Amino acid sequence: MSTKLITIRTSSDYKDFVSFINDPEVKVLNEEKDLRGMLYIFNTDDTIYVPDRFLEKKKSKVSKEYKTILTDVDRQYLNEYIDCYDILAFDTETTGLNTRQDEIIGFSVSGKEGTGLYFPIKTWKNGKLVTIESNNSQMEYFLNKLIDKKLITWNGSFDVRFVKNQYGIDLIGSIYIDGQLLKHTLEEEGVFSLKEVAVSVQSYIGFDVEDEANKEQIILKENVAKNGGSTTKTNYEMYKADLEVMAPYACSDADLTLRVVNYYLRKLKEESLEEFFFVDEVMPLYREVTIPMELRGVKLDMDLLKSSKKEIVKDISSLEKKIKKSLFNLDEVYNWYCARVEKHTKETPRGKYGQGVVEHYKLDLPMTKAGKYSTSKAAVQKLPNGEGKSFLLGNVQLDPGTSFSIKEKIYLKDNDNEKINITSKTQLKEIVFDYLKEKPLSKTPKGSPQFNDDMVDSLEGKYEFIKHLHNYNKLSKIESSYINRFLERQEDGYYYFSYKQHGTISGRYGSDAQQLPRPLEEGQEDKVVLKYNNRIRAFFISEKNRIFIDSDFESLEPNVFAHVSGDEGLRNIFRKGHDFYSTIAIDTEGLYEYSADKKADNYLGLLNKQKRQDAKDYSLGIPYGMTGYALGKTLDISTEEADELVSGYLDSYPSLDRWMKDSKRKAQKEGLVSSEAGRVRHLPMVKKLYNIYGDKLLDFKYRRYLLKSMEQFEILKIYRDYKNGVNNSRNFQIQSLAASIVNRAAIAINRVFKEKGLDAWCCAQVHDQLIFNVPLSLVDECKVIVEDLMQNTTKLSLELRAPAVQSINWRDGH
DNA sequence: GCGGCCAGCGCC
DNA sequence: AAAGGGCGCTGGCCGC
Repeated sequence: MSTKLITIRTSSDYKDFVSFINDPEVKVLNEEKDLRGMLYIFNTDDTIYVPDRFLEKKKSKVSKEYKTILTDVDRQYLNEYIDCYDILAFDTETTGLNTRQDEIIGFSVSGKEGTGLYFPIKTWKNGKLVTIESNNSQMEYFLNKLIDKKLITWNGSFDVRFVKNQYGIDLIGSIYIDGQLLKHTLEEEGVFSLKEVAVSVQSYIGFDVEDEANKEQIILKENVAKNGGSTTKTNYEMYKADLEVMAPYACSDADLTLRVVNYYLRKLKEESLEEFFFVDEVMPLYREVTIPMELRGVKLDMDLLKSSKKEIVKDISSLEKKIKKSLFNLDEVYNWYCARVEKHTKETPRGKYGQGVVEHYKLDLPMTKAGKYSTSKAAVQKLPNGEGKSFLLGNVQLDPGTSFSIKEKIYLKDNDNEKINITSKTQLKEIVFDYLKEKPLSKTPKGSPQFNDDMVDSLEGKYEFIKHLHNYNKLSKIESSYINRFLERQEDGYYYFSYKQHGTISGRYGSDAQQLPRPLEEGQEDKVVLKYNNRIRAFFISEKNRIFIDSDFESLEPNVFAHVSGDEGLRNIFRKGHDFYSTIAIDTEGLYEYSADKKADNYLGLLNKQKRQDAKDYSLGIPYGMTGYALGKTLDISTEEADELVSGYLDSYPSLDRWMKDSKRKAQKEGLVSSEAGRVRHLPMVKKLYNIYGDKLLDFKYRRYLLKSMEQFEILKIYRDYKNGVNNSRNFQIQSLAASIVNRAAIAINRVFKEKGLDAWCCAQVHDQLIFNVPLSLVDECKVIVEDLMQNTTKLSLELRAPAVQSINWRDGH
């Protein structure tokens, strides 16, 4: 069998493709859209990739009745329109993305495909935002009408938070379907912007979205630009568009939302995911947990934040001085610097260098309008004779010493007066690898030598400057990623974390609250690092008369893993209350002289910490597809030794091995796997590639054989797709169920708080940890609720533990 | 100046 | 032959 694979990129490729599929000899067996927006057409012998834009678009005439509401008659019409439909797509237009500081300028609704009404309350006119009084006075009336409707939104958290902040009107509970989340439930990968999703399904929803959206975008941009607005990605001042331009845009967003949602609702039914979406998780989580968390924000300890900033700046600058001093004690570094200066500026009479020459020789030349010295021939010729003049006339070269000092001035001016930027990996890499001739320990995926923590640490004993670089890097990270971020983005002492419910494939949140450094113990890092690292979580504090309840699942992922794998050996570790990683280490390596009982005298975690640590590195890695090679790298042992760990591990837990095989089998046969909570991971490529090549695609001898008919990179691509998909089929089941357990606990707890009328809510989620904001007076009652529902909302074959503790900040509860 | 990409590092 | 999964943020770099 010969296999041919072509990627179609150009129109001539496309012509080839058309003649290919029109060839009567070619049979198109399977035509299905891949998640990356490519169409794969498989023939027994041939595979062709076709970018989506070449697909034939179904063009049909679509009636569009879009209307701008401005008069009394219009408002009456809007009133009746809203009465007419129980389910309405709803979208707001605003002056920006900050739901607290920017303002709503109008909203649009659509109850029926092809129709849409825009209700403007403000519009851009003659260079300023003008209020449309007759509409503005009716805004609350119409928003209140929407409370009883079932709203369909696209990223509705944004719209309803705007409405809540600006009008105090609560539409959160009215969101019936969020299109983004619906799409995510059915297609967990890929794009999530309304336009892009609509384009991806345009052949089903009835009109050429791509074409229209592009035209619309151009008109809108031109209009905004005409009105003096910015249209860059980071500052898109859409509100500066004329009403005639804004209105159809707003209407079409609502219309499009409705169409896309209608399309995906059919898929939801086909895949039997309605319960999961509407009842068990997605929409309840959105309304009851996600949006309220994003709405309320968390109070910051501004005093601590400010004093930390002051202190850390000092510590960083003192480290910086030490590093630079010891760096320039090395001749190699000075050589590097000289070469860098030389390279920085070209010795031309014009431009920066020419200007430098004028300054160096203090030549008396007139200034140009732009504030530069005029180096025109005429002006230069009037100068008294000298080296500078000769150079500017192109007659001589300057001597190297003079040239260098001119270049150095320019270089320093361009580089904040610093010879080296020690936050630049590029510069440090040149010094360490090219001038100090150190060998890199590893390479990046792109193949360049890596200058990371490991590399820094490996040179610590050898160079004075490296000693401080480790701490410098740690402190820089803390300052820029945490202290500065919270200082710059705080609003009245509050920080608003974002929680993207469609942010990950597994159903975890995509959030900026998930990376806050964990407190470290004495000795794990230098004192100065520890000081700041352990302070970050304490920046978040409770309000007056309130307190946090903090509950963290104990080893949630290992517990879920033991449950899902179905291995009684793994499950029993937790049932016995033994230490998970110690048990794995003992079973895998046959370390029977130790115990996994934390209270035993021969507890492994106490007597042989390293073995336990090793198990931490592979106990979940191996089931997720880690091989001996990668494990060897991680543990710094040979591939052979690591291979033994892999087989020792799998031999110890036979059901685990079976579960891994079963998971792969399911992906191969059905092209998808599901978590026990019901979330689906679509893996069509696994099924497809399995049907074509079989599991032997994992065998390098077979892949070598494929070289006869395929290019190396093509084989690599399908191999990676397949291998990655197989790993996903296992990882997903665990990660996703863990996410559902946390999500559902949050829903359940918020519900009980509400039912009991307690003024308490879930204010943050950090992976396996939920943090609740509760009144001080109710802390004991709330603690019982939290702990109970954390542990019991989702029942597994083993008991989950999630002790609830109280704390006045996000750190000290642990 | 913007925006995309890379590398690096923080978390589970 | 290639060699564990899922994220977000920052700074540097580079092309436009």
